[in-house]
Amino acid sequence: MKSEPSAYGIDDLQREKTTIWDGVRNYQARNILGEMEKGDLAFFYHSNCKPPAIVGLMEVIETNIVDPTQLDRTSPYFDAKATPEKPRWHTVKVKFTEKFAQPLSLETLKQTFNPDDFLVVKKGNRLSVMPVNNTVAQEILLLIRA
DNA sequence: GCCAACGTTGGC
DNA sequence: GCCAACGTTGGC
Repeated sequence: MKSEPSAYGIDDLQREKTTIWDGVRNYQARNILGEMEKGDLAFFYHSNCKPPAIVGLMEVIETNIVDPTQLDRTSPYFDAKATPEKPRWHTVKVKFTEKFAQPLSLETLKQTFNPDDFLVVKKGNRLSVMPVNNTVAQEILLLIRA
């Protein structure tokens, strides 16, 4: 799950302990959020920064949450087409689990994984939420613990 | 339903 | 700041 650290980074999550992952306005990403289950683990990825990297781990603690920002006129994520009766955007609540001592940079990820196995290193992929298969996830954790 | 124009993401 | 690679919008 991506976020720009200037907007909301791993340190913010560590301080707040939990957060609703709001602001996702891409249907494909929303659908992936919709498939998440309580107890799922997710990597926190810092995008649009130097260096882009996986910086920590989170746990999904609540699913199928109506993203409140879609109904908030003052929010940059306000969606005029959404109503309380028919919201368009759902998301999850996550809990801080871990901030990695060493971020795992995109450069390293590219050197380690095949684009066909890991969407994050696939060219042109701008999704802010992406599935990670179990094999890749385990290898990432091994790299982190090494 | 097509597609040009436009907007956004995000690495570099 | 640039620009490739998307996604969305809206006229037709």
